[in-house]
Amino acid sequence: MNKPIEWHVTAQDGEARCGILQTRRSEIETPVFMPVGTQGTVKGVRFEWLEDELDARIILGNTYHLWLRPGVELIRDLGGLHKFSTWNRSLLTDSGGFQVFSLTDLRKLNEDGVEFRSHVDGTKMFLSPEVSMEIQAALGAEIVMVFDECPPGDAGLDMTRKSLEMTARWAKRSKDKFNQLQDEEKDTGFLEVENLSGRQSLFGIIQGAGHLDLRRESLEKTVEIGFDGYAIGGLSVGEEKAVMYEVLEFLAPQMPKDAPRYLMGVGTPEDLVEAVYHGVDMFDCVMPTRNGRTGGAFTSRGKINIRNAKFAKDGEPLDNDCPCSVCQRYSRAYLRHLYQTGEMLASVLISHHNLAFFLDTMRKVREAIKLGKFGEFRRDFLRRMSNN
RNA sequence: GCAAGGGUGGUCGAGUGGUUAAUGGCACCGGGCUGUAAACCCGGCAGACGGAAGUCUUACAUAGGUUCAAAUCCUAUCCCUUGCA
Repeated sequence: MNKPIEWHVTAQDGEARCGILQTRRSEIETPVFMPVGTQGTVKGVRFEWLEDELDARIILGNTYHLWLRPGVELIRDLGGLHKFSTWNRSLLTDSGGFQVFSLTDLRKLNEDGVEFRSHVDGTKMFLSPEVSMEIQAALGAEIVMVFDECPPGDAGLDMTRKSLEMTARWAKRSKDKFNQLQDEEKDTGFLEVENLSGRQSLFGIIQGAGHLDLRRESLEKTVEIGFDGYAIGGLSVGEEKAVMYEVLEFLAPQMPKDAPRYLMGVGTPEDLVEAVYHGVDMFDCVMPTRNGRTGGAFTSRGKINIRNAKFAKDGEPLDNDCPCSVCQRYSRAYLRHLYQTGEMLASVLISHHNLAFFLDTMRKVREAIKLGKFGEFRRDFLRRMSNN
C-alpha cells in the first residue's frame, strides 16, 4: 500500500538532517518552517506572496477556530479548506489540542474530551479525538494532528503523567477514527497522486513537559501506536528555555529516524537552529506574523522593534542582508511611520519580511547541512543574532 | 464697547475649598509576544536626588488677596468663544 506522505533523508550532519517530504500536494524540503494560518489565512499575507516570493510549501490551519467559524459544514460543502481558501499547496491542521492549554479558563476536560465555551459567543462546544478527526477530515489537510492535551510547561510529575497517559489513549482513539474516516472517504482534500495514496497523513504528539523519563515514556507509547510523523508538543508553554533545549537534546535523537520530527509551536530563529541541531525537521510558530503585526522585526542581527524612536530617521531597510521585497524597497523610517500612524500596511510588510527571514533562515540551514557545515553555521548564526 | 460663558500638565478633558503632583482618553516613550481569545497586552509619562519605601522643588492664564488649607472663593489684568451693537 502506498503511503500518504513520503519522507526521506537527503543529507545529514551530526543529528541535523535534510530531507524531502512529499505530500499529495507539494514537495517540501526539510527542515521546514510552516507559517501559521489559524483561520484559513496567514494573517496579513496574501497567498500570492506565500506562493511566489516566499515560496512556503505548507501552512497551518486550526481545527478549533475553523470549527467555530465558518463551521465544518460550510467548509465541507465548499469542498474543503483547500478549495475554500484557494491554498493549493500542503496544509497541516492542528487538532485543537493547543486550545485545551491556551483556553484553559474556557474549558472543562475529562476522559471523553473537552467542553469549550466558545471564545466568540460563549456557546458550549464539545471537542474530542473523534470530533477533531471529523473536522480535520472535512478540512482535508495533508497532515492531521492527533487530539492531545497540552499541559503547562511547569506541570508537576503526577499531573504530567496523568496527562500524557490520557494523550496516549486519545492518540489511539484519534488513529482509529482517522482510519475509519479515511475508509469512508470523508477527506475533502483527497487527491490522486502518483506513488502516494492520496490520503491524509496522521502525526502523533509526544508530551511529558520537562520530565525526561516521561518524555521517553510518551515517545514509546506514541511510536507503539504508529504514525506517519511524530511531533514534540508541550514546549514553549511557560517553561525555562533551558528545559526546552534539554528536552530537545534528549528526545529528538530518540525519535524514529525514518519519519519527520515536528516541533510544535516553536519558535525564535535561534530555537529553530537549536532544534535542527538536535534533529528536528518541521516547525511552526505564530511569532513572525504576530510580532510582525505588533512592530517586531527579526533580522540577521537580532530582533528590532520598529516602534523605537531611534528608527524615525533610519533610511536603512529592516535587514540589509535580506533579499525580500520589503527590504529591497522600504526603509525603517517609512515602516515606523506606517506603524505609528496605525496603517495596516506596517503589519503587512513586517509580517511579510519576518516570514521571509524565517523561511530564508531554513533555506540556509538546509544548505549548511548539505555542505556538512551546519555546526559552523549554527555558531555564526547564534553569534550574529545576539549581536544586537 | 456691552452681555454671557471660558482659560487645567504635549493635547482633549475631569475636578469646583482639604488623602490632588491633580481621574480619563489620545499622543509620546519603553517592554512583551513561541501548535494565534493577540492589527494585541503591560509599564512609564512636571523636574531633581535615591536601589527603594521616599525626599525636595515648581505647577491648574498672570498678579495680588481671603483661609489653618485654594486649580477650586474674592479683586485686577490679559486672552479666547458666542450673542448684541
